[in-house]
Amino acid sequence: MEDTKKVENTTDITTKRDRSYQPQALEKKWQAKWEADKLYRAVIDETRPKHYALTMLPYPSGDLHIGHWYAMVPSDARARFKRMQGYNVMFPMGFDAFGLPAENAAIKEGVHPMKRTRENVERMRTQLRSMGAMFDWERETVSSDPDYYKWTEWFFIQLFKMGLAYRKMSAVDWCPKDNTTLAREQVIGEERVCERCGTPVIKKELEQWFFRTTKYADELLHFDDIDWPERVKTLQTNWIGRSEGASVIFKTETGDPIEIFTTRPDTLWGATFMVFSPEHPLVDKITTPEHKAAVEEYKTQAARQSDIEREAVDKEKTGVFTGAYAINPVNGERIPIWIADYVLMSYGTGAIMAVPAHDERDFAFARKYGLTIIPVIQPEGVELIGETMEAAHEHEGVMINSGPFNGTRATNDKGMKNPAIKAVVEWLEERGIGKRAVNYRYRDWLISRQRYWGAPIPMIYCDVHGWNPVPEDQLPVMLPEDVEWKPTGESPLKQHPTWKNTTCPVCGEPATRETDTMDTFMCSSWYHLRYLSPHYDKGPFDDAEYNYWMPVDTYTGGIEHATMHLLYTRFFHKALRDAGITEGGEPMMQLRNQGMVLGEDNEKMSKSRGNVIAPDVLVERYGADTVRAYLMFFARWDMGAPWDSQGIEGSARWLRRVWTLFTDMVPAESQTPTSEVLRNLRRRVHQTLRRVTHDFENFEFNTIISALMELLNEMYRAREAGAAGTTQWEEATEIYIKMLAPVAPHIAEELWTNQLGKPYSVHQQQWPKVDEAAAKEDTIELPVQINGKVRGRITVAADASEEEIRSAALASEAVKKYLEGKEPKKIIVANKRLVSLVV
RNA sequence: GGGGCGAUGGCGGAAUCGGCAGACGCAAUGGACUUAAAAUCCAUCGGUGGCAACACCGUGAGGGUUCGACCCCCUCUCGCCCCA
Repeated sequence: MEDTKKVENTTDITTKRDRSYQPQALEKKWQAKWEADKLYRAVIDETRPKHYALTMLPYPSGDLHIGHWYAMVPSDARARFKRMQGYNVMFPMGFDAFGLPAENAAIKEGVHPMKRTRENVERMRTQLRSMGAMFDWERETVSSDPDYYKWTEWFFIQLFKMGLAYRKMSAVDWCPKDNTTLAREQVIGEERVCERCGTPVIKKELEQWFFRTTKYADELLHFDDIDWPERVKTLQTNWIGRSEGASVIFKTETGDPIEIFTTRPDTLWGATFMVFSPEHPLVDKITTPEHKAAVEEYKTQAARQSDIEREAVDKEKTGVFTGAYAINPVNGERIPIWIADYVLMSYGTGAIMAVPAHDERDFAFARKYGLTIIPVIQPEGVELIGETMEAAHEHEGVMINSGPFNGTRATNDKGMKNPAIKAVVEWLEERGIGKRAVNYRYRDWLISRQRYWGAPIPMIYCDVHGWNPVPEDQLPVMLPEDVEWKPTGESPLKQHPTWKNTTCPVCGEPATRETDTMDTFMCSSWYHLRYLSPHYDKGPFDDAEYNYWMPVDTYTGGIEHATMHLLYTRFFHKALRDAGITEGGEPMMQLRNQGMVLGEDNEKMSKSRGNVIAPDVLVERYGADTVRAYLMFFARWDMGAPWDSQGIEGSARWLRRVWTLFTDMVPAESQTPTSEVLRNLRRRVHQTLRRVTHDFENFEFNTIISALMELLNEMYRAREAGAAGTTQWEEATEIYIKMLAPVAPHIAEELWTNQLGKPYSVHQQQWPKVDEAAAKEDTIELPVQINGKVRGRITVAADASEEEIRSAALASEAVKKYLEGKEPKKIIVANKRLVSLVV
């Protein structure tokens, strides 16, 4: 029997009659109370399982963008859900405060970057608070604070001590406008422009600090222990670009060794010429006098081009002959050495063996300059002839013209899985001509920036003792405030009259500080560790906090960081693990990426396009809860979508309807509900709870909101049918508010605490459990298909057997009509979903 | 050139395992309430035909597998993103 007894009202609903939903006032009220009560303070509690939810920290540009809200709000809602599930949740927030934009703004407006950053952080902190997120502000960190960058410097020293930081001269990408070097990934597009300002990038030779990220290349390719999107794993894998092959030593006729890397050692006998990068160190030495002028001219024009232009497969191949020859070590053939811009100094060894018969670019080059083409892999059923081939044959076949290997099968497999490659590599190794080798596209991480607004590199140069780290008890190396940060082409710290002067930590004699600062990706590689104990001064973090909270359980943020921040932070963690500072192989166990909110014109939001949506304005108009709900509802979170300023009305309407349902007086002469109504209400409540729980787990935020909207509609109908005041109604309202709490924390708190009169705070309640019996359907309706078209439907008990469903279907009107007395050829009862008949 | 993601009503999207396509919401249209507006409520809302019951078509295009395909396979088109 259903219990239809009305429960007593604990609140005087008549006084609430005229209260309309005024989100702005109640949101401010609850935010203040939560803060006063330290409701979101996350402290170690060994009695509860921990959950470290992390969302990427913003750069303090000075204005919180709708994109920030889009990234953070669902992350916050999920963190709140986890908390209600019984986890001890830490959800911290901070600012990635060093970097070019502050310095550029400072240059433009004459405001000190430190002052500007401080103001921006202040402003954004206020904006972030209006979101009503469960950030634990006591864990806030700002990467430009000395007690943060002290440890950034300290980490640099640890990496230096491990031999992972080193100096080298290299041609770096240089932005002439920002006067700084750029990492490879900060140079954008085919035009090769600066990520920050759009200025075309030029090359410049400088001695700089690098981190040996390549040492971890292989380990970074392993993702077995982490739940990261396939997309990110693929991006990182391609970025690292591991290829197996062989390193082979050719020699010039005069005896200089030339090391080359090839992924196709099985085609060595087809190497009919060599190509050097124009920057290859041997070029000047080997070029014969009669070719000098042409080579010099070619080098000059190549230097003007970008690597990307030079490497494009569809680009017209150019090159010049040096006049020199090399000896192919496998067959003693004398082959010409050319230089061409499609060979890059930055990949492999800067020299290649050219096998025109089996490489597309070599083929184009050979045809253009009339060089010999000798096929060495014969595909089945075709005879390749060098003079008449129309394209390079890059696939499987049988080795020919290859001395001892004629007849060996070459498959399409890469590396040592290919029997031809394996056989040749072993042969090379026996003869000492070459060896198995692995090459990576991945480069070491260039850390140095010739800028002011970054963490100083804590290194000292002494003429006698070279480079040594600043003693750890002297950290941090503080950024001087009185600096001319305006660009001069040199690092601003170098221009400072006294800052760089210090003494050598080894001999105490006068010495010079490193005046470059660190790439800001260094700061963001470890911020998740500083959140553990932002005020700790005996180390970068407190071990007790580390042991409890780490690793990060869920990490959310944009996919644009796939090959930058997300790879750097993995490298960093592995390096620190090897230094005994951290534990485990990975810092972040689960990663999820949100999509992008575009402007209403379907274009990327930007000030210049005038399509920027400001969250502050929306909050003022609709309240934070509505903005939160809409951001979760209006698109698939991982896809993103263009903004629709009319669509938010729907979310506003939903919350107003929630408010009305919970605050309206129940109609005086309401009817007594039937047990059917109450049974149905419970079923819908528990079905919705099951769905919402599932969707929170799986980051499917948009369907959470639609499920809650549907249940609200159902509750209105149930109330109409007299359900209000029953125990079932009581349960429904309680579960509804709990499900609402992570999405719209303010209205949920108000309704929970002040309307339902339940104990504060709703955010400390347990997530309800699904009553499976209540959620179960009594009867199910199945469509009946005849020859693939739905012709009718039958209603059967939910636990009906397949046989019962079959007879019910055969007895139905529709089936009788279509069968016209004949026997069906086939009857399929599909998993209690549908009946399909073939006649 | 390589890799990835995607394409469902006017729009955003839903469809959990191959099983009723279009949930939920926006916009639109008609109506109720109102001096009026806002808010709210009710109804209609993929296309074609039909008074209607209903029939046929319909998830970028073409083909395939299957009793059954938005979903799996093949070919293609377009769009976006990342990389070179």
